[in-house]
Amino acid sequence: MGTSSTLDATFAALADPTRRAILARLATGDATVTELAAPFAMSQPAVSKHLRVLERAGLVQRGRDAQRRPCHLVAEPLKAATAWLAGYRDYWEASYRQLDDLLKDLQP
Amino acid sequence: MGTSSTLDATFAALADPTRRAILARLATGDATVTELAAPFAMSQPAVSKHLRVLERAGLVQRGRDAQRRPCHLVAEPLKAATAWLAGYRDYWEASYRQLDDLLKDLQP
DNA sequence: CGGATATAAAACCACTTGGTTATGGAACCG
DNA sequence: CGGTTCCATAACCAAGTGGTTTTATATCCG
Repeated sequence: MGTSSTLDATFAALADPTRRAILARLATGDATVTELAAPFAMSQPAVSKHLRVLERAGLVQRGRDAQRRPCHLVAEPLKAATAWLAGYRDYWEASYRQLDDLLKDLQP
Repeated sequence: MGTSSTLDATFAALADPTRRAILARLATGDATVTELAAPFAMSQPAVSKHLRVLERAGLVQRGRDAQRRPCHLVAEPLKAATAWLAGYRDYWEASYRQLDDLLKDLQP
């Protein structure tokens, strides 16, 4: 668990606005492929490809409902991504503190 | 600020283990290109390319010290990435709660 | 059965990515 | 000056990405 390639796939999946929008939509509830494709100005196969990327990254699971393949959000891989980022929280907070200190120095 | 393309670049930059390792190294302090390249079994231009990706994502800044170009970590873009992920924290916590509830149901 | 709907798969294209080797340029050192 | 060190750039390559259109497959519905 937590292998480097899992982080690779997770971050790569998140690096596309269409896929992030799909995840946002799925956060409001499961949806079929055509439902997910509707808001986008692209063909259905393009959305299917994005879904395959999300599926390989473990971020969506697909069920069966007659002809439909309802998609379900699996947020768990985002946990590992967040954990990785958390290791840097001190660094961006540090830069804000530095900026704070600088501003305080400039306005005594 | 917080444009979608910023998130794109940040997540894309993080989707490579070499670049994550470079960031981890920079978290311990600034470093030159050759210092950064040393641990990797790849050529110097390859590392330079990774640095350019990190630079375009705003994750590193480069200075000047004679022939050297010291690299400095800029963690601030990670803040936006973390903020985006935070919107899903409830979802993975929910699945853990669901698993918890299931386990409790199975072991009365 | 036959048609419609939902989705996947295939073939193709332009572009990007991650790597290589070879070359070039800037700044130090003797 | 001349050599060396540090780094970037260029040209190239294989593989992946993001999109397309077209075709195939599966399931419902009448």
